[in-house]
Amino acid sequence: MLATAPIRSESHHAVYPLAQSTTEAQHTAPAQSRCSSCALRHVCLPSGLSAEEVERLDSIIHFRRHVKRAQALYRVGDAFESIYAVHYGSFKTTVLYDDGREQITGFQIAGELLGLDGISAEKYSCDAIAMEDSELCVIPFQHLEELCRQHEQIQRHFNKMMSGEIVREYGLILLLGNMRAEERVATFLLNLSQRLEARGYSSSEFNLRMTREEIGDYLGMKLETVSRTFSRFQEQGLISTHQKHIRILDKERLKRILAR
Amino acid sequence: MLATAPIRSESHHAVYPLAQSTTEAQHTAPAQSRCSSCALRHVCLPSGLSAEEVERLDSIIHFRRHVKRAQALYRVGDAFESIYAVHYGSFKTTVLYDDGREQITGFQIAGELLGLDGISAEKYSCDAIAMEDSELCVIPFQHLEELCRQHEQIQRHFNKMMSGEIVREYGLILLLGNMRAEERVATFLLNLSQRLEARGYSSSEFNLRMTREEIGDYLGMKLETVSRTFSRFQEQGLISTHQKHIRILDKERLKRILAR
DNA sequence: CGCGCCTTTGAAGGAGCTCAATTTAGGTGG
DNA sequence: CCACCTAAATTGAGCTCCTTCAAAGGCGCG
Repeated sequence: MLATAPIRSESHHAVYPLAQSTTEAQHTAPAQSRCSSCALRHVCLPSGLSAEEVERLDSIIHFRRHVKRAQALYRVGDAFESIYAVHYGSFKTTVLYDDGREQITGFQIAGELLGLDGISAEKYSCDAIAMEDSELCVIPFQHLEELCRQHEQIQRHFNKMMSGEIVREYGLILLLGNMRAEERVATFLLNLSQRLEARGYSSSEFNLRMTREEIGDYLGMKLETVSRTFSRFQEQGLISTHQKHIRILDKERLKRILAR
Repeated sequence: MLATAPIRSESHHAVYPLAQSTTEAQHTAPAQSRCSSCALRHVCLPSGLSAEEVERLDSIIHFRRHVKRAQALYRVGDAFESIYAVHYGSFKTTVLYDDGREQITGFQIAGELLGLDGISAEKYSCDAIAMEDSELCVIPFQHLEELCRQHEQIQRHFNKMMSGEIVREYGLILLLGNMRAEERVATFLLNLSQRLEARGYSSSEFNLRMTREEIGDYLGMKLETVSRTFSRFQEQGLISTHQKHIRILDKERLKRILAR
């Protein structure tokens, strides 16, 4: 059984569980549910839109697409037609540098968008790979553009999401250009914690989807350095780790690593 | 006299000249010329639009804004109302990290856009600082959105520019996360060279607007390392430098530094 | 149970940083 | 026009943080 997001806010947040996977091929199927009743509507594309506007959005989202763990949703150069919203599961987006060096530009979890990079050249400019069996809502871009022309609020909202992606990247650029290893890892943990919390999961205890190597490929450091940094945080009582299981023990002190 | 862009393509390209500056305050004035007759129209917002569409674009651009060297076009937190196109001059966009560390997220020259980061929160999320006395076309965002609702091609084009910014940042993320010093500097020089060439300037000889420190703040390295890398390239006969004057002597070998 | 993948940890090495001194260029005012 | 001043650039020497290389242990899965 695949995990679905427990978006409800309760005093006892659910722990973001471990990823699981099966081995069938990916496929596309009619969307069974709608944005208006989706648990993710407050963190996903519909957030901030009126009931009527969400209705309109619903009207252009006809399909869901399954992607199995380690398979690509799209690859560099694939023709751009749709953007995607993660319904459940998680992805990484990567750009490759000459030899084998891989830079991960982002990890996307439920409620987050994929594919905005494809608009400019009408081809995707990175690879989007599922980190676990996942499902996405398919948003045909032509239809979305049409909708934006008709609905000022949807247009405004979509522009904000695009711009938000630019600003998010500023944060990564700042991290890669200026932070030392401990700052990078602390930033990563706090950011993930905050995003999980917004989705109704515990902010202090969760399971990572990605390996140490993938964290390193995102943060611009080697997997050994990631592992050493986790160990050092653990010695200092900031976190406790058990493979992919992370518990944040002292969030304030973790934040102070940045504020120095 | 301030430099204007010699956009014409000739066999002898003009050398991107040194920056000059006066010391009066910045101000805004009615736009004297229009996109349709602007030398930059093929590299700026209007590129790829029909004559009629450029006409429409013109109809919402009423003002130019002057910004003196070292002054801010906008700062983090300023209310967002407009995006800007550089008419002449050049800018840097910077984000600050706690203490004094500064990360430059981009250098913008004539024909390039500024302010897209402000859409998401309706506040600018970086500082935009003039590197020389500059002038910008003011594009009121509400009007642009309206135009996008009426003109499919303009909408599509603007979406492409936003997405293009996302892709451009991927490039910087890749550079910061994976490249060594020599690769970073070579990438920087080749990129600038290519952008100047697209504007009708020489691709092999130009004057930098920025100090070694600013280059370092952009490339995630210290000014001394930038300087040393320039010196090494010079010893190897790849470039020649004289303060801010750069001549690229062997572009192919410079490219090969990346392709390793 | 054994194999592969992931993670952890150690030891040595190196790329880039820090600190410091010197040179150069451009701007200012006598 | 020249002396002076300041900002920018260059270069050297030593150090540091992260990488590289290597080995061993843990966990999940067939």
